[in-house]
Amino acid sequence: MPGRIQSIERAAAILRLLSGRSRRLGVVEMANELGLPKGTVHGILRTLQHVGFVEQDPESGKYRLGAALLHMGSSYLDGNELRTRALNWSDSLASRTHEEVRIGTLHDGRVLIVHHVFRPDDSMQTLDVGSLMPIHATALGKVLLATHPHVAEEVMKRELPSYTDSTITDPKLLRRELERVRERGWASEAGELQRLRSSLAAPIIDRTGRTVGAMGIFGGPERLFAARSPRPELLTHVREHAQAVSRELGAIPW
Amino acid sequence: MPGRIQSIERAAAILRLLSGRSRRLGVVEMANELGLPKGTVHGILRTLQHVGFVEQDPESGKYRLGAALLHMGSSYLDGNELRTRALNWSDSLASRTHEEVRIGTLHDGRVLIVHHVFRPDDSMQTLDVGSLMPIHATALGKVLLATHPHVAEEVMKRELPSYTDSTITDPKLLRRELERVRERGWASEAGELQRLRSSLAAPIIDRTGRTVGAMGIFGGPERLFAARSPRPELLTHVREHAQAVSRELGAIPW
DNA sequence: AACCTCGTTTGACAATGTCATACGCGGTTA
DNA sequence: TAACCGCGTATGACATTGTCAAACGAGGTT
Repeated sequence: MPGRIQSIERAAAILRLLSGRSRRLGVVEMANELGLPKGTVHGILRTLQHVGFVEQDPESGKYRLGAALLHMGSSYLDGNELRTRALNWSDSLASRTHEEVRIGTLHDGRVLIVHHVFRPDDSMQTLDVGSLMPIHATALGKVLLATHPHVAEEVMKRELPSYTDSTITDPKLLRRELERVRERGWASEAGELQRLRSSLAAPIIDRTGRTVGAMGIFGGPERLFAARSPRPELLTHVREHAQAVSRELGAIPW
Repeated sequence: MPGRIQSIERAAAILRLLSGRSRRLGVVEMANELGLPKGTVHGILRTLQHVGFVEQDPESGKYRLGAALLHMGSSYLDGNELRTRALNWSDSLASRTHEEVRIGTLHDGRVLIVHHVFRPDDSMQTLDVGSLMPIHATALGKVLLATHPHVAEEVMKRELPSYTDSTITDPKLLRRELERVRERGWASEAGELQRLRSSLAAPIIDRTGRTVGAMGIFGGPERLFAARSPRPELLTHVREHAQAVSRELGAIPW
């Protein structure tokens, strides 16, 4: 795959930087971080500002992401087939299980949430469509890792961050866990990301047989588990709903 | 303001194009639309794909927006002060009025929705954070236009699209309406976007005195209006909540 | 089997972005 | 008050870089 366009790659790097840090960043700050002359960074920022991808704080002169990105992000969602097909089924799953539902897809070694349904009759939750969840500490992530072994190996090359004392941080243990996920066709997690939260998930498969996402429920371990293993009726709901979405995507009914 | 970087502007134009059309687009299609050689467009797309801003459909070879944009969009929201400060107040407004709440800001001559709270106990609505609403057919938009006269003139240069037979399409009438909005400090709309929907909105002001957004409720005209004018208690709630957000943003309490 | 159309590659050319240097401003220090 | 940072911004010469016409090759259609 031959040459990429340098200035666009740099612009993307700047946007990624701004997206990572939540606070506003200055020109020199970014220039140092990226190892570029500040003049260059400034020129790129000027252009990005003109197209609405970044905004400049009039007082401090520092930069942050721009509103155009929000609209593009939502346009992405509109065109995302996985999410579109899953809309009805995720509502159904939420009301059947009385739990919060999320649909995630693999992005950059993490789980990108493309849809999120609140737990019924439980408002005051914050929607986290667009956020990235850790891949080795969520059931969604385990499903995705189990079906993408090369990504799994890539992820395990880096240190696996620990979130609670239940988080799987040993690659050997994780590999074994993923093996189990592959065998059973579903994944679970209890308190591995937050002590009092857990999740169950199953794969969503498209017409080519590839796992393009995962669908799962989130809730307190006392509700999702019984005697250390997932409650069978919840598991069935999750698996059947994920299958339903897969069927909508054209997967061969299995 | 001197030179912008051509390739980045072109990349942005491509993304905007993809964001506008919901279906996938091909290289030649975009090249024609933008008046560029297809080789050039392809090179930009290759780079955008590499950074995750576009994805290519493996079967058709056509392009669509990429997942990275979704995450950046949500990062924008995290850093958006207007939205952050408004979170609690919009929940409060929704439960007080029992109506759907939206917060919007000016973007590109339209209203960009940065926050959206469903009508309490009424699920199955689709969240439209990130979507763009027409500016002259919503109360949110009227508030923003009334406080940004130059934008109003810009918008009125183009034909004002009609959505129902109540939509204000005559610039003269719209100017008079905006005058009223300025005087009263709030805006209303009944059936101007959809026949059986209406909205009330008030401005959100920051520490510099600029109107940085608008907050409003949406609901059936029979609930929001009585005898052709907005129900006073709803109006009061909207105005007071918008003021509360303004105060959080550091506006001088008035 | 000839012929589209589309996505992709190529390579020479010069337009274009790069980057060191300089500028001007605000804040801080001596 | 004046010297001095540090910042965001402007400038301009240079050669790196992106551009674009033309050609390629794979699908599909005629």
